[in-house]
Amino acid sequence: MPKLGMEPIRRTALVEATISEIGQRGTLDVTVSQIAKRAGMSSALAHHYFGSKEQIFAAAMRHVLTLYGAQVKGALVMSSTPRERIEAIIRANFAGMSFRPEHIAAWMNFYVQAQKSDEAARLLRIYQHRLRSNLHHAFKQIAPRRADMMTRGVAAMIDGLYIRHALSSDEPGSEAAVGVIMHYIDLGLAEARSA
Amino acid sequence: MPKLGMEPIRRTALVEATISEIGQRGTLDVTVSQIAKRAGMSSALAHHYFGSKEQIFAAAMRHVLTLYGAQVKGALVMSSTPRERIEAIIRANFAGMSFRPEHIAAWMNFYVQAQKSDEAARLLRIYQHRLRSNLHHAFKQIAPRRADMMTRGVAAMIDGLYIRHALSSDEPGSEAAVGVIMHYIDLGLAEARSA
Amino acid sequence: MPKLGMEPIRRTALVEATISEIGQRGTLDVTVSQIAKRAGMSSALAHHYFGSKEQIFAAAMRHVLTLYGAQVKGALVMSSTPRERIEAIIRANFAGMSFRPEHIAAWMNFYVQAQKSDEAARLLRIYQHRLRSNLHHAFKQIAPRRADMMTRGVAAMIDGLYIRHALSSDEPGSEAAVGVIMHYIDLGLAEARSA
Amino acid sequence: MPKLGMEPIRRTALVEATISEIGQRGTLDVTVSQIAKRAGMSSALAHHYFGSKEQIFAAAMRHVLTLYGAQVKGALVMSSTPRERIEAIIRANFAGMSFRPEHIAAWMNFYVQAQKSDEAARLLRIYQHRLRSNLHHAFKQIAPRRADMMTRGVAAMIDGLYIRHALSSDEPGSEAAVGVIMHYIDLGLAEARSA
DNA sequence: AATGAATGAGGATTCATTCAT
DNA sequence: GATGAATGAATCCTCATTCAT
Repeated sequence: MPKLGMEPIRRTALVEATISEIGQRGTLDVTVSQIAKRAGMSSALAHHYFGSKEQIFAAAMRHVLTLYGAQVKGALVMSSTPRERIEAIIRANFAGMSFRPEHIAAWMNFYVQAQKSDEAARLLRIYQHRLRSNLHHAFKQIAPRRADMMTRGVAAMIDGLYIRHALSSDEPGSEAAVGVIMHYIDLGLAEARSA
Repeated sequence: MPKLGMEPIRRTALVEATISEIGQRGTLDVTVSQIAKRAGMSSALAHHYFGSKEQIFAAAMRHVLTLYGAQVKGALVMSSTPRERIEAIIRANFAGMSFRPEHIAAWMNFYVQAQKSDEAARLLRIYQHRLRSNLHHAFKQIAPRRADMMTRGVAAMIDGLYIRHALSSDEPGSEAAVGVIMHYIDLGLAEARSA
Repeated sequence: MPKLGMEPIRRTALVEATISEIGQRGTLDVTVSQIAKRAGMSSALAHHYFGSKEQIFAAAMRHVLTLYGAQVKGALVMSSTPRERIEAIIRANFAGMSFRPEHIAAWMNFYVQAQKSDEAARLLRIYQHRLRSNLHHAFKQIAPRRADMMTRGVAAMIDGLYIRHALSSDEPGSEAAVGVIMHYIDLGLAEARSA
Repeated sequence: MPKLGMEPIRRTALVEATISEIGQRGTLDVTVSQIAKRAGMSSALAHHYFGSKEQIFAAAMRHVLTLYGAQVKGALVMSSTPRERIEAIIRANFAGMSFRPEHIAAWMNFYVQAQKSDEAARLLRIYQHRLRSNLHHAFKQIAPRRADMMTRGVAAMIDGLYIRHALSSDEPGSEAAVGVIMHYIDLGLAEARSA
């Protein structure tokens, strides 16, 4: 009997290598060979397991989104009030794995790839929909008249700060980002209460 | 008899072709030949004038930023109060050339390229600095204690909304984007007044 | 307890899979994996039994020739006069397995392979020699002066009609092919009698 | 001004190199690099002019068919009676360029390729139709009742002898091939006269 | 006996870039 | 000033083949 069960190991290794490689180089202009080498195998094997470069990328993107989703889900468990839920969502975006430079870079590149690849666009839409849906649900409860607007504003702010972080090293860190957004949210909530 | 003064004409044509091509294809994966063809010349000539593909891209990026800067400047001329100035800056981002699909796509791709190219990163920093500086100056006058925070928040929101627009066709248009941001700003200004 | 006597079973399966695969795809551009898959085993096993792709092909070719030879032999049993023997040989070419599309395609490809592979060339020469020898022997008895010429002509006609059949679906079938050749033969025999 | 007019030269060189290379190697398994090298240029240039390997092959096939057609046409000019026309067609198949080993090998491979490539199949059909049509027209005049049968028989014999020639060096040459076919034809004509 | 795992050696194709005219 | 011509260096992908189990 041959060596067995390598497939999941190899696939995982390739996915992680893809993210690292994109993160380190700062481009989607990464070759299958580079990825495979980093994952400790030949490029032929990478093709054997994924079929094509595009599918390797898709898997990597799915992986990033899965991690992100898990992080959000985890954060939501701990929160009870709507405001806490909103904060949890925001913190999930700026904490842990998702905020590591490699992930940010990979993320940004996926953003761009979404302009070409249908699969990438689909995955991105899922992420956006989930984010908006979560935020909107919470805002509906505590700032009903501005729920749409605040949802849009917060989502945009998250993306904007996330991206800024990728570009300038002098950008304030995670805490500051959360602070800016929470300030905005609290202004919105105050308005709702006073209305 | 050699044609005189072809250089600026050719350079301009190439720069505009670059933006159009990136916009239409939705990638930086654009070949020099494609650009040159769209600009009505041979790829050899493109190299003759710019030396390398990277320099063509840099010039295109400079062009986009110049247009953007002009638009902001123009908008500022008409505004007198700090709030008007802030609104002018925001509207400049979501109006005219800068908000045309091609420019958005080109812009996003430049964003990504900034992770590799020093020149691109430099140009992007200039844009960001100018934007922040303008905003900050205005906020300092009408919401001094929150100036930093509001600047960061507004800048992020602009970028976030801008990018979202590039990805989903169902994203609300220019007016809605301005509305979301202005709502945020007015919340901030109200807070400043009440403090 | 190892399975005993698997070797002949596997070899046969591979040989038949080879013919089917070539026939279906219409090329010798068939991979070992495709063949092995169709034969219900791994490509590694195929190599284990045959050593190399070329040897798989050679075995397949031998198989086709063996079948063909058997068919001719069978047909000859029933014939007594020289003319009957000639007709039997011809009918054997256009009947049964040998005239099934897969076999025709495989055959044609072997023909081509004979230009590269010594083994293939050798096998093809055997086929040709046997065919000619059979025909010549019969013609010698009933059209002695034209035996060489008729042998050559009939052999060529067989090959030509066989190949034509592979290429155009509107080509008349087996019966018509035999009819054309027999007409030629009868003309030749008539000439011999009248001389 | 650049060097001009290389395109036709390069295209011709590539087409001829393709035929030679296929002829020499005896396969369609010829790489673009091999062809390009033989034609004295880089493989990149070959792609520049033809776009793809398949198009190089198609051009080569067209070339072979064109030469063949020219040869037939030339031969027909000299012939007045139907029998002369038939002989001219046959001789054209076994004379000159068309009967050179390289051309035969290339031809055979195209035959096989016709099983996959639509373009190849189309070209081959054209050849076959032309050949049959020419023969049939002539037979109609001098052996009307057997025109169909003789056309089929002669066409098959031509192909068969042609191919045989490619495979065995001891195969009799051009003259003998023509002799075999003409014998068949004369038998048919005699039958027609006596009927 | 049998196979999943693994890879080296290509092969088609693309492209930025250079050059001769 | 301008361009067709030309290529070297990649890049993705395939496949026969080998190996460890």
